[in-house]
This record gives sequence, structure tokens and C-alpha cells, in this order.
Amino acid sequence: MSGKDQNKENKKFSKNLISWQKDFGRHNLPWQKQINPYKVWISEIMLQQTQVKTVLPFFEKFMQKYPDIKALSKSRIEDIFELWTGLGYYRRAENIYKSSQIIKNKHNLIFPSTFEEIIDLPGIGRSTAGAILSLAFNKRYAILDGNVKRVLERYFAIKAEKNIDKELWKFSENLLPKNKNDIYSQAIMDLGAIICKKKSPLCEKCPVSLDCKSFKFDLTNVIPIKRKKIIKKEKDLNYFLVVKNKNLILMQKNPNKGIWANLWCPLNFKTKDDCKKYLKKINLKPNIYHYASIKHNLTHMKLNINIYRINVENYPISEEFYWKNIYDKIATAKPFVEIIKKLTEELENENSLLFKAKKGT
DNA sequence: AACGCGGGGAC
DNA sequence: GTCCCAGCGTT
Repeated sequence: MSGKDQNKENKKFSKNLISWQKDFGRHNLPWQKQINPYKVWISEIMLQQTQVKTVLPFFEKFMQKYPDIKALSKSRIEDIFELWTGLGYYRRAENIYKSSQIIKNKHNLIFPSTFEEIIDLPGIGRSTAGAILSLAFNKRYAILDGNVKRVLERYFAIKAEKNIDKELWKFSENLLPKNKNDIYSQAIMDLGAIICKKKSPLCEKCPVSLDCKSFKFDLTNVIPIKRKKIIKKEKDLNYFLVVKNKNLILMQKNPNKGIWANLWCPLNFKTKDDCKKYLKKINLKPNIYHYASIKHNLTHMKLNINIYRINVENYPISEEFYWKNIYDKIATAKPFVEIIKKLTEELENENSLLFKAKKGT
């Protein structure tokens, strides 16, 4: 096909998508109502590698607590972590916090509107920047998320066995319309989510099926090519619920790398023996009870988490630890939410038994 | 270019 | 149980 013809095809693609979006696209997502750059930004960060349905309750909570950049800029990182508990990819929470400080100090609390300024914010890469610029500012920038990749690979019948983002970016940019870039970006994502689904795409309802090479050559079940599956490593982890006075739990801040980086979790040792040695070292009785076992599946590993309980009367004060009251809000990783809740209930029970015993004597 | 980073929806 | 999601930052 000549360059001129290709150009014509590209125009038809965006025109069809924009027209389709008006009738069949998504218009009632919470970040689309009274749209502004702040909402688009927060939603785009939450939606990185995370399905819409999962994001919805987190987004609502976030907007209630931080309705605008000013409110967000007064936050503490711990508060954002607390709100992020269970959503995963916790680096995103940190990046939102850091960005809020940059927007306060550099941009006078106004969300920036140029590509350079936006991509300069932590946690915002080329695709998220493109999404914000098109959706919130109606500027002519491309996106390349999971939906768009799948649509492009199918439409152009690209059999990619490895990373071909460089080419896909080129395709994505070539297809951009001159106007209505806000509707177009929404349209191509909606198409991927609603029509051009990973499994059983609804080609009969697709506005661009007639020009789709995979549809034409019956390749929609082959493309996109399945990526070779990763073998999950199994990992055993040991966490220790150190309980003091039946209402305090010892929490420890994770290092700035690895899983749950910078998040507060219960005390962690490689083995139970390591924990025993440590307790002896600080003159505590090494009374450790097995408390629970949790299997936690992640994308890249399978975790077997053993939880132990230790009752102590005192504990040395240190900067890397803090005592969390069982009634305080939790800013931690998902597996510990339920465990701490369970522990809280049991401690309440133990406390009431203790109370009764005292009363009886 | 490849990898690590969470948790869960969809099938 | 498997795949992968409105990706980014690091190596």
C-alpha cells in the first residue's frame, strides 16, 4: 500500500473509532465525570496494570480524602500508603506523594500541561503522559497500554514474540486524528476493553473490522501471540506478630527495594531460629507460637507466609520499628490486613477474659 | 531488552 | 489454574 493510501486508512480508523465511542464507549467512569487533569492523573496511575473494576473503590476513597491537588499536597506518605493497602504496586503511592510535592513547589499547585513537565513527574511514563495529555487536555499524544497494544497487533496482524514496543509506538502515533484526541484515546482503550478482548473478541460489533488484517485472515485467535509463561518461584517468608500489653503490635519498615518496599509489615526474619536468636540477644524470652499460614500468589512468585506470635512485656525502642495500636488504621500489605484483624479480635477476647478473671477474684 | 513490582478479574 | 490488566523504573 502506498503512503498516501495508508494515510487515508489511518484517518478512517480514527474516524470510525470516535464515532463508535459516542454510542458504545464508556462515559460514566468516576474519573470521566466533571473531568479534570487531577482526576485523570490519579486514575491513570491507579489503572497501571490494574483492571478498572479493581480501581473503582480505591479511586472513590482517594477522591473523598483528597478532592484536589491542594488537599493531596498536605498529605503524608503514610496516609497514602494506608489508602493504597490492597491495591498493589505500592511504588505508585510513593510516586503520587512525590509528584504532589513537585506540583506544589514547582507548578504552584496547578497540574502541568506540557509533555516534558508531565513525564518529569515520578510514576508517569510515555503512555500515562499521553493519556493525561489527550484525555485531560485534548492534546495530540499517543498511548500504548495493554488495550492499545492488542488492538494494534490484531489490526495490523503483527505476530510479535518479543517486545516490539518501538514499532507499536510508531503505529499508535500514525493513527492519531487531528482533532478530538480526548475522545479518540478513550475510544481505542474502550475498543480494546469491550470489543477487541483478549479472548473471544466481538468482531461482528467492531467498527474497524473490515480493515482489520487479523479479522480478514482469521487470525484473531492467534494474535496477539501468547507470551511464554514465567515459572513462579516459591518463597517461604516468616513474619512475627510481636504483641505487647495485648494492644500493641510491632511493625517494621521494609527496605527501599524488593516486595512491599518501604511498607510497614510485622517483624520479619529469614527463619524462626533467626528470630529466636534475636530475642535472646535483646534479653527477651523466645516464646514463639505458630499463629497462621497464608499462601499468597503474586505474578512472579508464590509466597508461603508463616505467621508466628510472640508476647512480650517490653521491647527496646528503635527508629526502624514502631508500635501499632491494634485499633489504628493499617498501612500494610494485603496478607497482613486479615491477620491483624484476626489478631485484634482475639486480643479483645483475651482482654475481656482477663477482665472477667480480675472481677472474679 | 529484560526484569521486578501486587493483587485480582475473567475465563 | 492460567493469563494479563489504562506501565514504570532500573539494570
